[in-house]
Amino acid sequence: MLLNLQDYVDLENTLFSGQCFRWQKDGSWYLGVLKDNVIKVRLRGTSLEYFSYPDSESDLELVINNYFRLSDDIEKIKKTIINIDQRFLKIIEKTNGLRILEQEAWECLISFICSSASNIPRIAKMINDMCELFGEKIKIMKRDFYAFPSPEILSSVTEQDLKSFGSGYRAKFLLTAAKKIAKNDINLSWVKSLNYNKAVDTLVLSLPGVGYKIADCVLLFSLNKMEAFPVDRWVQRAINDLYFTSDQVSVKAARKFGQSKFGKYAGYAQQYLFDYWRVKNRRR
DNA sequence: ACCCAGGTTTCAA
DNA sequence: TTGAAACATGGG
Repeated sequence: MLLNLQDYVDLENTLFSGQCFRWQKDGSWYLGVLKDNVIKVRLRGTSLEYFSYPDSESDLELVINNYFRLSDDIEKIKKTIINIDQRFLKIIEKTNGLRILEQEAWECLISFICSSASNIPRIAKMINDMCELFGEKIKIMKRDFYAFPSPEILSSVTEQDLKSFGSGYRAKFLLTAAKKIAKNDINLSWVKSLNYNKAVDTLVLSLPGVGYKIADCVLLFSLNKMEAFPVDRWVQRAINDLYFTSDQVSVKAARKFGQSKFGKYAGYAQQYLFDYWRVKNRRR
């Protein structure tokens, strides 16, 4: 099925920019799992082409539209950010077609609890191993895919089980999160309905192992809070290089700065910065 | 052996 | 309120 694109989407930049961790490349296609469906997507001219299994393509049209946030007015977002700082002209050019996704919140939360003090390849391996161990298998064309394990499943295993895929000290945080979500102590749909500040506080206060950075990632990448400005080591460096060259900005100061500087599209500005600085300074 | 990675928690000053 | 150390793990 083909979906017309208002603005260019670069699947490579988008799906491997450290906001999601489960897509794999297969020739011109990208393979992933969404809502218990295996999805195959690629760019075809100015359209996004996709196939799904087991559900029909038309059943997943809304899911795909929402996941890739195809309604975002990218031209307006870019203009707004460049208007705030001209240097983003070059930064956005280098990260062209990078889009923010709207993922399933539960998967996003667990993924970013796994992400702490780690790196993208290792996070991806941890999460994929976790899905192979605990997720439902989906067989298609002689290949095995795995759904993301439900809160019920993850809350019913032991901390040792969760350490078996290399989560280390994060295992106890994962288990607590799974239990709270399974018991509906925290409801992520409800968090989504809160305003940004209340949503951040709710996540940080109720989930051990979740601080402002992880909360901001979950809010930006799955709960539609585009004003979130997650600050990791790369974004901290970027903010420091651009705006605080002589000092060393703290994470907290960088976050506050980013939020007030970029306003309602801070999340997009942040993602451009993250991608640009990370690629620019990548060790090889 | 040491440093670093989409951090958070704990504890001391 | 701020900063250092501990927390697990794998790659450079």
